[in-house]
Amino acid sequence: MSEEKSLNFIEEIVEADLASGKYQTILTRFPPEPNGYLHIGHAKSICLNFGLGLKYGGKTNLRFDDTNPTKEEVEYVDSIKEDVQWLGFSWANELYASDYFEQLYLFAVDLIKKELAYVDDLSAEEIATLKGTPTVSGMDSPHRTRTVEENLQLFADMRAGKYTDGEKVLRAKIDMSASNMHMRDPLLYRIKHAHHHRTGDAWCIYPMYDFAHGQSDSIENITHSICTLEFIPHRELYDWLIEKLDIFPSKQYEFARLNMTYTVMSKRKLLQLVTEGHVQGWDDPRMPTISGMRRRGFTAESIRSFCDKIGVAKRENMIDFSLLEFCLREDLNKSALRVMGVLDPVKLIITNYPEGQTEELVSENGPDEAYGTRIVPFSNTLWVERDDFMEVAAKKWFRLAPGATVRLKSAYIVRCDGFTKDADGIVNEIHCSYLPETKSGHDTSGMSVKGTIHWVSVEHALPAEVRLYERLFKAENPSTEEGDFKEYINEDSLTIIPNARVERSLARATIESRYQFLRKGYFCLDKESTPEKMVFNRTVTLKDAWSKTANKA
RNA sequence: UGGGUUAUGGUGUAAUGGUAACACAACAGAUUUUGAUUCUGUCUUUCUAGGUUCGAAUCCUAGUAACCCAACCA
Repeated sequence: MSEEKSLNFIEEIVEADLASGKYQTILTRFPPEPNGYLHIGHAKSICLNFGLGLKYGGKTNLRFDDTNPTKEEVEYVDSIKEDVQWLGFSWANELYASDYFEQLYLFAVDLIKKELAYVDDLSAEEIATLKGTPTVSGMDSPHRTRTVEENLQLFADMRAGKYTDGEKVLRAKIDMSASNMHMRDPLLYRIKHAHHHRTGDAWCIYPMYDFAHGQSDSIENITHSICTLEFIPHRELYDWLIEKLDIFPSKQYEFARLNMTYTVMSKRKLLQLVTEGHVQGWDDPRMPTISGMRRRGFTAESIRSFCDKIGVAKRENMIDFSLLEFCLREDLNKSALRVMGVLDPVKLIITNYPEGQTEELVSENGPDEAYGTRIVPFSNTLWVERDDFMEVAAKKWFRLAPGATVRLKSAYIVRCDGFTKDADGIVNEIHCSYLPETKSGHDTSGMSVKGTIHWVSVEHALPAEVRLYERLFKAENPSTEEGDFKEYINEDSLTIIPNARVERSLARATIESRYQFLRKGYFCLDKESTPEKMVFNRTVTLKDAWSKTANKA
């Protein structure tokens, strides 16, 4: 009955650990540093970590890895919490690495007492030099042999603020000739006289990632600590510290981070796009951030479905943006309300329809009957899409052109009799005659036409601003192209249509609602929308078979 | 020229010594009052070379390629 879906390699590990009795229950964690907004790559990690907790009856913590006060802000903490919740996940505990600063300090003291850590006076440059290179062994620092007592005093003095930034560091005493560079006496603590967003000025020494992350995992009894591939070299140190400290043995597992075509995924690059004004903010609808995608109209369900489909493995990958669009359309098709909106309006006049007459026509709201119907007003003067008309019909053209017949969605079949142009030669009126016996739902004509187009009544339509988006970059992988990634920014990624016309039912549109503007795509209200001026974002277009046909001709 | 990780269609992901499959993409066709949706079909795959085996994507050997590691970032 239930379809067997194969497990990813992490689920296999979890199932084995559960089956062997190694753990009765699992505990995972999502550990962002609050130094930026979450993006679709984080969504993969969130779905993995929280998904594991859900699937195996375990729990998942949200832990902020806030050990670098100069880069972190509460603004980011707040946005991260909002994004995780919006994605549909609940954490067992909201935790901060900074909550463990005192405990971490005691761990460090423990290492010193075990002669496994020492205070070094060397400068950053000197330490780097003595570290050697991957092919050349490193050399011991002259301070490596300090006594336990001396180290204890010096470390206490570091904490007490007796030294300036960079004057001293605490290092693990491991092996300066290790083939793994991370084992060449890695830094554990550095001095930073900086204000921390949570601990304020209580501390002037801060633990490094390697001395905070694994220890925090251990303190929380995290069973499976899942991170991305670039942390593989850290695992040896992760295990070493846990072993020497003799604390709960959390285990680290690594998977390949998400890469996607036509965008960038590093916080550094995203931050640059924001600060240099290439986009309007972290939640710009073109950004691959969760907040940007949310504003653009993505549903949480579509993002979860995407994360499920891309799988989890250790191989470098580059996912087609089209898979994300597929997941989006798949979800929106099921749930979006159907409405009519004309993006680039041109007048269509029905010459044989009584001037001033209005009919209330019935149109379906959604993909199935459960969505019900609504009334759309019809009259002799309509707005239709400019690109639904051709002065001379192309091959296989099913829409308006002189002599051609089309159905007006939920209304009548009309025949195009002619058109007029303004002084600049732009078509400004399309003249048609309607066939009264073809009224939608009451069609007795037996006629069938190939094309159906959307419309709104000029008298009844509402004006709206519509924003159309295209991919942010012109290159599939801007990060690996020649030169700077910003050279590949698509300058035409935003098109603003100031004066589109939408059907009047949209006056009741809410920010949560998702709409399909018939034949034009999925849309949602933007946060900048006001009752005086509606603003819609196009989330994604509909698949468009005609444009392919047209391009081939 | 050190260490680590990974190689399966155009892109992802499965197959855990026994018929290489699923999804996306692409391409055809059917249905359609959205050129949407839905439905049907087509296309294309095990990095290379040896070996073990009745049988290899999977095991062995040797290559090759890509990515990661020398931040007082995470």
